[in-house]
Amino acid sequence: MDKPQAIPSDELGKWEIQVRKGGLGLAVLAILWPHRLYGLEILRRLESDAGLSIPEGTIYPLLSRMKAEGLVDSEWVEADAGHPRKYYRLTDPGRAQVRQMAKSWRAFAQGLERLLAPIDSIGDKT
Amino acid sequence: MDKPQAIPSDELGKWEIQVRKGGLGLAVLAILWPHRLYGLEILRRLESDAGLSIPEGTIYPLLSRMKAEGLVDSEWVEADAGHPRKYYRLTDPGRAQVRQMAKSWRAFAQGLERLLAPIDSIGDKT
DNA sequence: GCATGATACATAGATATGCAAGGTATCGTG
DNA sequence: CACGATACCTTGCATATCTATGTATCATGC
Repeated sequence: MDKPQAIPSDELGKWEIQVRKGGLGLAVLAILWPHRLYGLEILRRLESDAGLSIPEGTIYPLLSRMKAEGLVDSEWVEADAGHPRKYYRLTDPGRAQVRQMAKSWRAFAQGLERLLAPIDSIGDKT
Repeated sequence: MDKPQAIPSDELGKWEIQVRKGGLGLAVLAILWPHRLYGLEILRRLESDAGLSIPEGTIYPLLSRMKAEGLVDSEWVEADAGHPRKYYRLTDPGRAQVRQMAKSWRAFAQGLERLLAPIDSIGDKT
C-alpha cells in the first residue's frame, strides 16, 4: 500500500520525515526569514512570537547542523556596547527549503486536524 | 494521573515535548476515538483519512507503549473468515489524554503558523 | 493430511533528535 | 584588577522512529 501521491523527489520525502518529527527546525528557519538574528535572540523570538521555549543546548547544535547543510550562513558582528555576536542568516537554498518544509508541515498538520475534528466536536468538559 | 484542569508544568511539559516531536502518537490516539481498530487497520485509516503513511514497525511498539501507559486497551477478536486480530480501544484516561495532547498540539501548530505567515505572503514559485 | 500463500502481529538494531549540564570568552563597572 | 552579565559552544544521556526480519494463524489445492 505505498502510493505516495505526488512526491517529486526523494528529498522532499526525507523532509516529510523530518517535519513530522521536529517542526522545530522549521520554526528556526522560519524566524530567520525576515532578517538575520543571533543565537540567543532566536530563542527569545521563538518564545515571544510563537510561544516556543527551547533551551540553548538545543539551538546551537541545530544551527551548526543547518550551517553544515548550507541552509544558513553565519558571521560575527561586534556590538557597540557589548560582546561579539554570531548572526545567522538564511541562504538561498535555505529559503527554498523553508518553503518545502512549510508545505510538508501543513500537509501533516491538516491531516492531523482532520483526525482531531471528531474529538472536540463531541463536547468539552475538560 | 489526570489533572484535568490545572496541570503542573511537569506533566504538561512532558507532553509538550512529545507533541512537538511526534504528533504521531496523537494521530493514533485520535483515530481510535470513534471506535476500536486493530493494528493494520490503524495504518490504513491513518493513510486514507489523514494521508499519513507509517510502517508496521512503528505502530506496534507505539501501541505497546500506549497500552503499558494505560492509554489504550487491547483484546483479541476472532474473525469469521480470517485470522485473529488484536483490537485496540481508548481507555478513559486515554480519552482525557487525547484532549490534552490535542490542546498542546494546537498551541504548537498555531505558534508555528504565526512564524510561517510571512513566508508565503511574499510569493510562491515552488 | 499437508504444503503454500496471505494476513496480522511482533521484535532488534541503527540512527537521529532534543535536552541538561557544564565550560569558555568578552565587556562594563567599581 | 576582580566580578558579574551576556553570549556561544560541547559532551553525554534518554527517547522515539525507521528498516528489516521473524512468528503465528487461516484458507486453499491436491
